[in-house]
Amino acid sequence: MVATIRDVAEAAGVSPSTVSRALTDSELVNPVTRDRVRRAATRLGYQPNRAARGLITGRTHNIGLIVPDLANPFFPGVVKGVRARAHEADFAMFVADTDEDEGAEARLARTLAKQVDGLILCSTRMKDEDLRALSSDITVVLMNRRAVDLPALTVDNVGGMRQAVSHLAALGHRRVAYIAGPANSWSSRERVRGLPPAAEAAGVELVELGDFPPHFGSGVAAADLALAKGVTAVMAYNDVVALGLLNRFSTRGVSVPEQMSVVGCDDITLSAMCSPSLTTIALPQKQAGRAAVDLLLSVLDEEDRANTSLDVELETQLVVRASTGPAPGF
Amino acid sequence: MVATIRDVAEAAGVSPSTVSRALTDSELVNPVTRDRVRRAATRLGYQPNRAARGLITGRTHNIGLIVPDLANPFFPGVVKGVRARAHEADFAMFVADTDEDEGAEARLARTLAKQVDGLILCSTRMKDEDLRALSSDITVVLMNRRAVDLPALTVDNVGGMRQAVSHLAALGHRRVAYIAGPANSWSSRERVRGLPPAAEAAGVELVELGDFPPHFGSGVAAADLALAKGVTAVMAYNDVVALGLLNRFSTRGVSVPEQMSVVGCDDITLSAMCSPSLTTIALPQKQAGRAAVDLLLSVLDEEDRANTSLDVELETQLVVRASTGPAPGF
DNA sequence: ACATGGCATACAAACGTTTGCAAGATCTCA
DNA sequence: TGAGATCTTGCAAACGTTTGTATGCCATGT
Repeated sequence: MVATIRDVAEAAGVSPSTVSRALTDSELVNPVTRDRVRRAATRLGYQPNRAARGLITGRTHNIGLIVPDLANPFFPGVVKGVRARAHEADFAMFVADTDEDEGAEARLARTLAKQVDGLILCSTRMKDEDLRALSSDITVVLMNRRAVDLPALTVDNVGGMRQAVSHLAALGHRRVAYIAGPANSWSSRERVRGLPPAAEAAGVELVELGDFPPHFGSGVAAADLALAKGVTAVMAYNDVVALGLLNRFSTRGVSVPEQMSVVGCDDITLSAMCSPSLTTIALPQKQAGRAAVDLLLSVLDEEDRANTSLDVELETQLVVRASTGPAPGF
Repeated sequence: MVATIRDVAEAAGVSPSTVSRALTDSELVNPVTRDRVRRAATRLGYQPNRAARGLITGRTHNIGLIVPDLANPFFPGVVKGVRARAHEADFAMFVADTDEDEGAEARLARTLAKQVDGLILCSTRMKDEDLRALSSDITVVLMNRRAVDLPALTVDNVGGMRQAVSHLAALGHRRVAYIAGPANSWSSRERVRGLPPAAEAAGVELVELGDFPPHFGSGVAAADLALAKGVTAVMAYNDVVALGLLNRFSTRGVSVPEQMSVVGCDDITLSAMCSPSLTTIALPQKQAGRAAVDLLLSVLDEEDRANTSLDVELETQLVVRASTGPAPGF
């Protein structure tokens, strides 16, 4: 049916092993033979059988990506980045989505582990000990999380928070609410951690509300709490929550940004499209996805392992749009 | 390192072939032996090596899913459905996203074809001849597209259009614009096809605008066209475009639904969250994903092939929200 | 008691690669 | 011209399964 290495060998008048070498180890084979083999291979449309190759090399040339919830628009961005970079490196990508279920996550990781060379866990909620156990079986790279000295790709959450707070301070806001994300989310904890010093430096009083699951409804609910606290600006754990805030403020007749400023986080596509458009801390989703793959690949390449930085942090950038404005009376 | 079938065989005091049969063909092996083998297998944490199995059976137990653009929130819904159902059937899922690039799509399909048992092409833009060629190499199931008698999972676009039009007619709208999607999209063509009879039956005059790429910006641009045409309601190819319409109408001071009604299509999560919330033709994304997997699996199971319906059509349902209201002066 | 048949299991080949080792060919230099 | 070194290639084993065929055993019926 489909051409095997034997067919190519026969067509080129050499042995299968020579074909194998001609197509990979190109140094070990005579240039003229190599070209002959390669021509034969393309003529027959030969493509190595990855299963057979994997069986002997122990590498599948697949990577796995696990994200909490594809319905959160942040993650498709990451998926796109991962896929693109993986494809360039001739890796295929499995993707799984855990519906924010911690147990499902560990099970999925186990299942995928057998079919991939490495796993990228994005915003994983897994416990440290489970991560440790998992990583003893399979190469793991974390995204948006730092734990048990695993290689990790993170973004500068603290810096982002600082930018957002000083932006609000510059607009005259003196009392700001923060809608915290899930307690088992590392990035949520990071953001909460970065906030007090930033607020202090900017002379802003902070009102923390939460935890909330990272959903639209959380924003809707939190909006009322924020209003009750008498703040003039609200920062949300992520854009989806911020959209919930906008929605509820609109319902309650609180005009944004005149009476209330709102800041999100992530810069999902929709943030630029809603009305008013959302000021947000932009995380480079695709770039992060690509970088995570780079990190994973370099870890897999044992040679590089020594001189690879196992901790990459990407910059964040505040994108100012229409949802933030001067504090009332400023 | 990891337990192989040999280890299990040794532990259970049988031959590897008996282990293999005990774990699958359970009928051919003595129940007491079978249990002994299975206990040994679980004790050693044995998991069959899929590459080795695939090498001999010719099946990878993987499926591939190709979608035009994960950034369009419709597709993550589909991905979730596909993944969930595939997982239940012990299949893993590769996913690729083509960034709406027709050429990339064919290449990706080729690449994936070698690693999967079957491919689900969602809303594919590929030409009929390319589809034919591809499907001669690999089992293909289409989603949101019907072509060259390939098994296909579709939704009742025409019925959805009819529901939407009669909803608008009932609200007194007599002149309605339709913002068409990409010309190379089958579902777009279907919707355009279903519209005239529906409009006629409802006594509504139709103004067709398009084609537009399925993006937010298209809606923004189309809003102005629609206003110039003097319609009182606009239907969009999909929700993302409809959100663009809402955005532009808001900018231009056209109030929705008082002065203009808007209907989308897909029912992406965000439709319920924006303001005003969007009336839309709901497509069952997850369910469609699951159904597509079922279809694929039944095609792969040659035994069923004869008595399987190769064409499944799912119902659509109009979800009325805040973006549609009585026509001005009705 | 012996042939017959069915059941349970083992043996071995096969899937399509990669790779260590060895052998043959060619070249270099004295 | 011959010995060694170098380059090129083939052979065969191995990866971890599945599966067709063969074998041994026991029970059954005569």
